[in-house]
Amino acid sequence: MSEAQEPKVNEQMEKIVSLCKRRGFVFQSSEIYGGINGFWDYGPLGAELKRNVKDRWWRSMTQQRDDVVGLDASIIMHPKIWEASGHTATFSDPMVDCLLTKKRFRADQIEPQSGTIYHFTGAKDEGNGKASSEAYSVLVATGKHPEHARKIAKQFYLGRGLTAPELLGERTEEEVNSTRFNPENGSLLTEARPFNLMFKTFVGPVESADNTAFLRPETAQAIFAQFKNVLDVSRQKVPFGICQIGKAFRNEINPRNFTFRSREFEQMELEFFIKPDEIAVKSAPEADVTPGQPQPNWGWSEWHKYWVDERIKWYASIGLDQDCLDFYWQKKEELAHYAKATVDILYKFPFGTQELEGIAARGNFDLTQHQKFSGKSMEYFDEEDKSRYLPHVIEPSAGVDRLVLALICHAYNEETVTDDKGKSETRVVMKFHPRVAPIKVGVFPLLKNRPEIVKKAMEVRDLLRPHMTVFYDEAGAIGRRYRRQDEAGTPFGVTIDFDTLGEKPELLDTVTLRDRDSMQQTRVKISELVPMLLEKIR
RNA sequence: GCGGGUGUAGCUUAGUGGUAAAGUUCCAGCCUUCCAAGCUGGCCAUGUGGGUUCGAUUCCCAUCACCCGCUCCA
Repeated sequence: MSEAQEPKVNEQMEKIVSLCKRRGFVFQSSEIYGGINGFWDYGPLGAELKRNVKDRWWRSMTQQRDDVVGLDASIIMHPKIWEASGHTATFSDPMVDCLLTKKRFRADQIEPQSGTIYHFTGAKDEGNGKASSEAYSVLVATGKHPEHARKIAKQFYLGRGLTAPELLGERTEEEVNSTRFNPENGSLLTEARPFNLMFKTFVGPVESADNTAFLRPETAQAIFAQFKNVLDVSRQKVPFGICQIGKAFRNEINPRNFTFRSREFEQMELEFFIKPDEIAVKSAPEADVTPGQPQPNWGWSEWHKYWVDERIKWYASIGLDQDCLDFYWQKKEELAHYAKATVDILYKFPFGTQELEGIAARGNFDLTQHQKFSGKSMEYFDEEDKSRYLPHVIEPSAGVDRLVLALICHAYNEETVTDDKGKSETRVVMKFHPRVAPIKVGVFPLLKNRPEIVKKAMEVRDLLRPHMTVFYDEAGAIGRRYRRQDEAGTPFGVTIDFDTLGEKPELLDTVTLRDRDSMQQTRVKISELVPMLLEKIR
């Protein structure tokens, strides 16, 4: 991104945030109390949009498949779950800051150093008479020049408001394998402070270490924990999947980019359990390969590719084509310890290309861990292959809120329209795919002071309402009503006029159907409206 | 968490140590035969808490939120 483009990028997001508030897509949480950092609410239109996204995901993931079933687990679970998953350990890393540069490090990742520590008790300033009694130390690695310590210390006191610091109380000390100093410049670090990325709470009215619990930082673990129960009741055979939509919570250090990184967010996750490669590959019958169709004996690599492909198709089905997405195959060294491969699906947001979904091949790490920590067998008995094993897993995991934000950014369009008199103005239009649009159709009587037209318009509204979200509006000029729906992203507008009532007999019981994107109008029979619109929103 | 910036109506902006202004949106009414028309009327604001002051939206301090950069990011 070039510097010249940056203001435009900010401007674009500001316009989007402003529209979100103006039209009721997204509000700041607790706004009347000044807001709360990292939390957002969905207004009327946002709630519909988000619901549509989740409904479509749920339908495509489980309702339209034989091999995936759903789960809706509790947010607070037994704390051992997070010990087994590794979150307790890795979500509470102690962090340290460099006192000079303010750079932050994970305390356990500081490389131990040996050398001479130079301690100072403070500094005074000959120029302006100021002084600092703050103690400070610098570690000079073995073999380095001692003057380096004084240089760093002077910089430190310069940062404390002194202009020409004279160092006080210098003394030295030999040190071996210390992790209290910044390896890059030798500066003293702050004391290690724990960073708890999991929200903590207490189960029951008494606060104690015994009843500490956590709000889940991801939905996936519930699926692994309930793997056996689901298997027992669903009559599924490996390969099969369990999917779930639900809230997760992370106490992010620094929420940013509108709703993109929030502390409370919703995930849509599938854990798809497959045979370990050694079983799948050995039993694969040669002739049983139908291109494009999932095969029970695929190895993890084929299943992983399959799910990447399925997910890309799904994004296209709600209006996010490949040209607005980016794909990133994580490199070996970037992979989480449990993952064999991960593909990120990214969207080109105005503030940068950012992840919407990760599709990970997780091996059998999670089931292994839960088997170990719970003492309960997580093994699956495969009748067909006559073997007992821990299934491996492919995990497509998507963030609902970031996807909704992507849809909003993608939909936002400004167009210059010119009217009959040659006057041009800007039209803001949210071009949501009709499948996710919050409101599917606006119904308008051309004039509200003609009771026959109003009555007919209400009939049309009632005809459409059982099938889709309808917004009825009779206030103001018709053009104004169209534009209002443009900003809401309503793909269709239906207007009832004098011809509907039979002013031209051949047009009796017809209406104008206005297309949001092209602003073109077509004459349609009322009786044809429902099937015609359903075809576009289904 | 650090540094910088910004907080006045739903939105965009004005302004002042002494009654807070406008456009737009929104609501109501009239009018109106297809793309933000017109007329009339109406609602709505100084982020929060302290301090200075006779009096603070204005000055000072703190705090909160948002934006940018760093940091962090399963």
